[in-house]
Amino acid sequence: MELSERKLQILHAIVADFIYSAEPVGSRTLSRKYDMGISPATIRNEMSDLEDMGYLSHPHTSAGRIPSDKAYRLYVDQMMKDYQIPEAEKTIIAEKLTQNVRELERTVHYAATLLSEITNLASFAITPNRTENTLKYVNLLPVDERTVVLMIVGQDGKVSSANIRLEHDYTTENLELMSRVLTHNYKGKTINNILTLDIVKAFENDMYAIHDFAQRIAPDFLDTLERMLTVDLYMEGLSNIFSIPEYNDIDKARCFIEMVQKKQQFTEVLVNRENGLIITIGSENAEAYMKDCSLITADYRIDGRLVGKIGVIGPTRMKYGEITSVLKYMSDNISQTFQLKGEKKDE
Amino acid sequence: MELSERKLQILHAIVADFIYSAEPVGSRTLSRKYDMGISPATIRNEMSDLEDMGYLSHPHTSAGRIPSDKAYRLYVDQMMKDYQIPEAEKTIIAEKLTQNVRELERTVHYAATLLSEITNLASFAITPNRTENTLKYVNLLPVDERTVVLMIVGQDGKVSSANIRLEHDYTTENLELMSRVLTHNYKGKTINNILTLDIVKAFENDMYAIHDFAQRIAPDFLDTLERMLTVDLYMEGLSNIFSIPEYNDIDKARCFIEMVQKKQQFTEVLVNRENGLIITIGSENAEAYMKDCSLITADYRIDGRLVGKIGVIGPTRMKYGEITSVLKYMSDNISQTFQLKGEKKDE
DNA sequence: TGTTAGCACTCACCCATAAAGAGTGCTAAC
DNA sequence: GTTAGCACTCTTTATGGGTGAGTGCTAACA
Repeated sequence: MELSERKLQILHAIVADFIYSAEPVGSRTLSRKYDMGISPATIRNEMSDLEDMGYLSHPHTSAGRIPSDKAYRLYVDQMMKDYQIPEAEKTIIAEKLTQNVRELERTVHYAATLLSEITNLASFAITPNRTENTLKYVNLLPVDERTVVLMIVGQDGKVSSANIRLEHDYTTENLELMSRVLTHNYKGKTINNILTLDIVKAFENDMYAIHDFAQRIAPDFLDTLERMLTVDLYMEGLSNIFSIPEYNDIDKARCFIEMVQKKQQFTEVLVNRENGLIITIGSENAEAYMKDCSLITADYRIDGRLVGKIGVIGPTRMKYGEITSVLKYMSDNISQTFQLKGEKKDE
Repeated sequence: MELSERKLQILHAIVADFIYSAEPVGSRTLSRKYDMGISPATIRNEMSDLEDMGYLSHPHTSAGRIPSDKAYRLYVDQMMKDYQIPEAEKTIIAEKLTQNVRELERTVHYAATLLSEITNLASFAITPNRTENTLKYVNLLPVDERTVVLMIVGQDGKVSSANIRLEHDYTTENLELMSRVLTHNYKGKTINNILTLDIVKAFENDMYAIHDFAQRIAPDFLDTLERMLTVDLYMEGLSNIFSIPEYNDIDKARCFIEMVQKKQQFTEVLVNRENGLIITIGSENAEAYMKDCSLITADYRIDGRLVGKIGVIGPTRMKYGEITSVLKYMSDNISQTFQLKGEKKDE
């Protein structure tokens, strides 16, 4: 059954009203607030139809209607008006995001903070997965008699390091030789690729001269490489959710906090999520514990390739229009900032 | 006025009971539960005295007594029994903390997680402030035509790095020269010390040959040094607080989450806090927003010098005995792990 | 003089009941 | 097809009584 123009209009009004008020919307309120030339009774009939079609639901007999996930989906896809971010706000975002572009991690973390401040929701960001990044250098540096620092630098400038405590003394020559051999052997290979190799075996073959030393370094080398792939999760504005009526119930609030505090689980959800501006509403989320939430994510790119994500999480009733605009603007800004790399420094 | 033996006994019973039940303790309950050979009426008289002395308070006329901060202080100082950590738990802690000792950050973060699991409270840990750490190397490595990686290694193996985007091309010779000059000039100086110097000026004087290049690197050098001093804060078990009756009130929970989410503020409190096993109870906390909380912290040491902290935060009603024991055991474990450095690797 | 029993009193909490208010669903009339 | 009217439902808020745990005071007791 197709939705009539009037049904759409009513549904739009209900969703829009509910997003702001968080109160079930009644027919009387609707006809009073939005002058659409029909009586409450007519609206009631239409509402009843919309309920049958799965767009609305009833908390109880004598309450107004609230939109279902399906209604939000329709709203997001077809009815939502484009939100124009005020120029002043745009300027602030752009300035704050570009004034300190040295470190991707810091910029992204800061973006998450900014996002939570603007949207008054809990926000998050993850750094890109660098599996396709290639190795540029390996360095072993002496620290004290029994300690060395292992340092791996990627093609994109990402650095991963580890302290290694050795059982026996080493010589500076050994370190230098190792650094050179390792760099020579793995330079240009992707991190992911190197991780699939049998490093311990390779170390034995390539460096028989410093055999037992190499063997001792091997696990740390793998560990350090693996940590180059670590996706960092930044979570901000957690306490914002307490201002949201949906979380006035202590149990709901608890569930929410527990959900987002399981960082590993949450990171995985984000990593596996499609790229682009993605909105998942309530039951559209595959994860059972997110059935009451909506998640909006956008991606940002570095040099047009490596992809990280930034987004917000909150109740299904959220200001989809405003949030998507802000999110898109911010992610574009980050991408632009990190695309200029090597071409122009500032301005 | 001195507290009689009997008063102490009664106070102890009230505090111990309240810590477990979270319910105001009445005279009748007390005389029934703890057989101390006196009638409820007598207990009432004593309680009344204790209230006058500031050890107890009354939520309302017809409720039992609850301990004041002063009572908790007395309890912690004089009455609390030593809690014996079960051997099984000790083993678990020791094993889990020592099985992956490569990275201080990771060990400390993991310790915080473990602590929150054991105590069922919110826990935290900060890494040491490395102001007294000395510089060991500076390295500038080429990444692409206009990007270099600046890397600073400290005496303790801590690494701090930054991506630097240059406006003009550079030569590998320039990078190597700069690395050597910088290392030569600052090696052995404390990070704190270097930060007080006028680096831009020094760069101009020492490296007139590569003057404008040096000038461009200077701010990044300072920034990277500064980040060597960053104290990381790890916060775990946040959602545990929802199981605590004190935070059943949504506003209380909100305040708590807001408090600990202000990471910078919270880190500062921890950094400025005295070393050792420190317990601050409610109003003993200098910060107004912590007046309803107790904070227990212990420090851990690296190589006997650099000091980080680990601890828990929760309502004033907490199991001081158990928690201090566990906390002490864990912090000692971390210190030991990082003291063996250079002497023994495993075992 | 310290201890105890007794008793009136105070609250918080629970429960039932009542009234108000918002909103629905249905019916009949326009 | 639209609307007015009305009975009905259900939440919310207020009210009041009953119960139980606990106090504070007084008077009697050892």
